Amino acid sequence: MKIATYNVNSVNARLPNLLAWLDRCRPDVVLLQEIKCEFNAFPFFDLQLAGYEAKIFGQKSYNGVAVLSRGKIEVAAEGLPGFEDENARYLEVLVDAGGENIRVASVYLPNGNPPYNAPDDDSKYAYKLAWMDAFYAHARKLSESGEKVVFGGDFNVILTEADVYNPDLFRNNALFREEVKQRLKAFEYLGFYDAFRCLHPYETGYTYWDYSGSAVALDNGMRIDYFWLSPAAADGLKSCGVDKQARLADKPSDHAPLVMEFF
DNA sequence: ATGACGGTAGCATACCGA
Repeated sequence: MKIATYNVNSVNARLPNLLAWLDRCRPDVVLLQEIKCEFNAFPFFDLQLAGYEAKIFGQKSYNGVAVLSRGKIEVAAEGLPGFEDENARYLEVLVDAGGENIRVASVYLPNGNPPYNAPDDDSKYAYKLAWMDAFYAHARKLSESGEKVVFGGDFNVILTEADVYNPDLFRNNALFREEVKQRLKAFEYLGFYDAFRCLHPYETGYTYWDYSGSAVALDNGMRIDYFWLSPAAADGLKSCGVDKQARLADKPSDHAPLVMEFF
């Protein structure tokens, strides 16, 4: 089974790239983030022609998450259970993996940095920390079930110095602050495995490069998209890699897909 | 510290992003 996660930065702006990538990569399940549209503007028909059924938790202009599947799919949760959220950032589904249901969530954590015109406004950072606390609480419940759980998405967290091209530039950034890293580590210590790092302890694994300047050419990237696997799911992990080719296409997203195979 | 660059809403420019 092949699962991918892809922050597309608008599913409609990215539709030609997305369809070409699906045709090349042929994943069974795809987690999308930043679809930036509501239900009535989502390209269900084009994706159905490509072989995918879509479940979406949409939002106009910003955020929005979805899951595409070639097989059976059923929605388990729209939004983090028990957390009042004005934004569409979490969609949990059950998908059929060879006769067995696995729980899969498309996750889009808040960025947390202040607006440029209000650099001292910490409300977005506070929202990020609250979101991560709610995510932890929900993940803890799921971790107790012993089932196969896959969290994938844009976590907006640079976990270690090895996960960014120049750590010193990001010391005070909401993606690299201590409280944020500590929260993702706490989630990890519930027993979730970082699929890419399990298989590639020394590679950079960047999944995001800024649009501006020559970030891609200089490889000024960061690893902020992850697959996290419960022990039962990690047991079958076979491969995990970044599809950088998609980031090199015309009119790309600023993220590259992360692609994982497991038994 | 600032703004590259791209997307959305909506029609000029503000907001968001990492």
